[in-house]
Amino acid sequence: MASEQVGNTQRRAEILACGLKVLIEKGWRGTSMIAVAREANASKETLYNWFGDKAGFFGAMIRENASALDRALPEDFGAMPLEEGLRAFGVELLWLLTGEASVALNRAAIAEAGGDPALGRLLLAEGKATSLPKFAGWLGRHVELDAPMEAAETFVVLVKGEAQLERLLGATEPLSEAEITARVDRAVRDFRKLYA
Amino acid sequence: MASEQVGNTQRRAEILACGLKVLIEKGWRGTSMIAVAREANASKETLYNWFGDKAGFFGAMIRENASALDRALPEDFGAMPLEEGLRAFGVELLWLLTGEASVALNRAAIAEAGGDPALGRLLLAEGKATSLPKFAGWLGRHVELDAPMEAAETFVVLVKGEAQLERLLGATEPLSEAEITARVDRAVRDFRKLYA
DNA sequence: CTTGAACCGTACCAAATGGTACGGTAAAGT
DNA sequence: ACTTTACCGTACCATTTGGTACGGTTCAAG
Repeated sequence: MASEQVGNTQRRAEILACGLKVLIEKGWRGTSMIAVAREANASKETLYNWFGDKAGFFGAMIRENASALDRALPEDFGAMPLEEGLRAFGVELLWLLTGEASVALNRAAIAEAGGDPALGRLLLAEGKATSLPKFAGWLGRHVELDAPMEAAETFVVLVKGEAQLERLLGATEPLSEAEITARVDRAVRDFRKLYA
Repeated sequence: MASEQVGNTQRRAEILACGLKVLIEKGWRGTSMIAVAREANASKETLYNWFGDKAGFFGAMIRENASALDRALPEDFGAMPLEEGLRAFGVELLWLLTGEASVALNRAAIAEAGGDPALGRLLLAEGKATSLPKFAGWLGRHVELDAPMEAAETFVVLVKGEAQLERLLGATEPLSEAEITARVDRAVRDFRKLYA
């Protein structure tokens, strides 16, 4: 039932990438297993053999894209001063969360939330698993805080604003660079005011 | 195509309520027109005659539940002092946004966001259409603000935090009263610090 | 060269869905 | 009493989906 560890790890990643592509293009409803198989020049049977299930396939996609924020953070993030670090983290976060991939994955998880809450939990957990504690830790080294995680969440929330929800609802287009920096600037300003 | 103004407005509301009930219980995927019809002791044909379409039916449900926040606000809200008003608004907002009905409607709109963005836009627009400007106006009368709407959104975001998204993803249960007041307390404190 | 595993493509199945058509009935209007 | 309107329930249709089965092909191991 669980993940069949298949030798060809590259092919596996390729298929998952194709899955994400289909998911972005046709939405969760339009993402049938056959559509994924066609996109990847694979067979349905292989998909089922490798991932067991449509939910399993989706879970694999989530895991594959989980560490995206972590990967996006600049190498020297840990050494950045407060203002610069906040900006860097905020920009990457907002860029990621309002991007096509994240939006598509979140939509899918939400669409399926009625049946299998595990997927939503997985997305949420894997999404912030490494990056958020890292950010909170970094934050704790720059500001005196009782509850670094709480402060970190406040910053995240200030950065996101309603932008993520609006994207999920399909009410807005992906953010421009200008919009992103504008939002982040405001969030950084507010955050510094809160934790001065 | 559009809304057939049918005489029996009460029956209409009843059917929409049944639709919401099914939506809450079985999720958007499980909400087939036939399921709604059975729940309401109505016929599929009537549903299609009145609402034209599954999307049309869903749009009607959104409109029916749009003014919920407005209705929930206490009558004397406009006259409340700052602290009390913030608390009252925050509690009602959070209570509503993490409640079963709002979560189910938002899930449905998000699930369908790939195909018909109009529904997501509708939900977003109708949701804050009256309550948010009202709140922003009230806010402007209590604090000196350059951009009342911006401040209002900041408060909303501080209140919601990640709670709404976590609910949408099915990762958390509905909030307890204690959790709600805790979140609101924090949001009020932060907000006052920002706009002191 | 032989063997066997992995995998592609197609065909297939049962179940469910959106949407339409129709017969029957109850009530309201005339 | 007659007609018309509104509506319920059922049957129906085409399409799609998740999931399975199978024959044919590639390719590496022995």
